[in-house]
Amino acid sequence: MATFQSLPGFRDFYPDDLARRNHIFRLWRRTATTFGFAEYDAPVLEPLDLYKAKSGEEIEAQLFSFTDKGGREVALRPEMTPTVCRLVGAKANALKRPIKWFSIGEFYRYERMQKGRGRAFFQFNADVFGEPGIEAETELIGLLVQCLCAFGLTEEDYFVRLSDRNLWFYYLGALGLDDARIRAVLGAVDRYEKYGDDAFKGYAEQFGTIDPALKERVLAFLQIRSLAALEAVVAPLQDGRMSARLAEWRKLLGNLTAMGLERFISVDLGVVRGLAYYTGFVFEAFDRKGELRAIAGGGRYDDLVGKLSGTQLPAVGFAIGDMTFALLLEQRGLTPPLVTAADVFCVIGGEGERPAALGAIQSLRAAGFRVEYPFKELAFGKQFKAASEAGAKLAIIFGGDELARGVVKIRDMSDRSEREVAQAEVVDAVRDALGG
RNA sequence: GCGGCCAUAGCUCAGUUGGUUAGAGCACUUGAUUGUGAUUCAAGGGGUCGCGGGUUCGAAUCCCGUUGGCCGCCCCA
Repeated sequence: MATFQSLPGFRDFYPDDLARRNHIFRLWRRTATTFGFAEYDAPVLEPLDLYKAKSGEEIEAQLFSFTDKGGREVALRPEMTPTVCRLVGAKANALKRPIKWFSIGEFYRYERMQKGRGRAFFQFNADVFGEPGIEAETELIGLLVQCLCAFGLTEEDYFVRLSDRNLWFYYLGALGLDDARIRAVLGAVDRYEKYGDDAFKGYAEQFGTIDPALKERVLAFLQIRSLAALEAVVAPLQDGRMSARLAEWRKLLGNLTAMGLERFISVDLGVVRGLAYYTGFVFEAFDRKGELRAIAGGGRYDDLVGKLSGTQLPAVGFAIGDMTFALLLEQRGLTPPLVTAADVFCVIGGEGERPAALGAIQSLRAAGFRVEYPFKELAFGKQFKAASEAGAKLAIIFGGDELARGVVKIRDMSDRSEREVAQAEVVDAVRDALGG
């Protein structure tokens, strides 16, 4: 007999696991709703070209892709952004602005597993479409922070690094670099934290060893960690585009400060978020201890909706992955205790009393109470123990003596007090006792 | 795709230089208890020792392969 197990990188969710996952989703969903974001969903399977169009041919190696029975090249979605761009682009003219949407879904990437990374994982995605100004960034960074704080995480636990790809382009352009060189330098910036000077190897292979003076200025720029430091570097250049950009920075940081979020935000030009389609501000959330991979990441992508749907629409978005996030909660002891307590446990004297109990159980459940009872005949002692283990607040005793008088006993499990109630009034009595 | 470490009950693990029927704790089921929740005690179920092959009189133990897991590299939308 062959035995089966889940595919590598895929997880089973037993009830305890699913309870934890649902708790996370519940708080994300509630938080997004309070920010006025509307939830959407879309197919898990998409045309392969949707991802090739966004990320190039190489992406296919990272996808669960195949040819379906109709000969279509398809792929399980590795991320939500192309899909949501398709949705929004198709109805852009009919949607009220700003468009604020979120989703929680499962994604699939054909990759090697690692801590905080599997082949199937969930992401919370939130995007704002149709808003070219920093109001969109304000809204999303505010949402990101609240999506983490809702679980009890504080500025001691994580922070959000805020950077700006536009500023990098303007700065490197002002230093005389062409577009290809700028991208190579940004690649080095992205890797600098991990590899130090070796990060510039890629640049050297393409364009020769980087000019030491240029490298100095790049390193100085990527080490900027405050608005004041940024202003000190940018102001002397007297570059119109950079000055305008700096004004945007002041507005955005002003907004975030007004929201009381400055303690979570760290100006950090060392973040550029890979190659990608980002066109302005980018941000990533990390644990303060620096032990985990990024918890969340996002930024502005003003060209992507147009590229994928033909309708130009500015956009900002971010995603939180469930795996690293769950690790962080666990590390900080913020995994919630599982609360699966019953409201009522019915103690049944014997098979003769069972019909009366079943009738009451059905009525109580119909009234919305969570009711448990033993399937098989059990001694009273066992039943009270079971009631206690079920976390029941009340026990209702269907005993022969009581039923003969048309009553049942309701026992408060916390103080062990008991009182008798007419059988016909059980639902009202429970509602009264539980305040429901 | 590459490298390192690991794999014994549902979970955490023990298992002698290779030696007879593979163990413990926790968890689970049942009983002590025929109308009241604790503690305790007793019993029970559950393993082809990840899988396949090899060496050997004999393998959980040694060797090879394979699958899966953890960690790192590449990548990270």
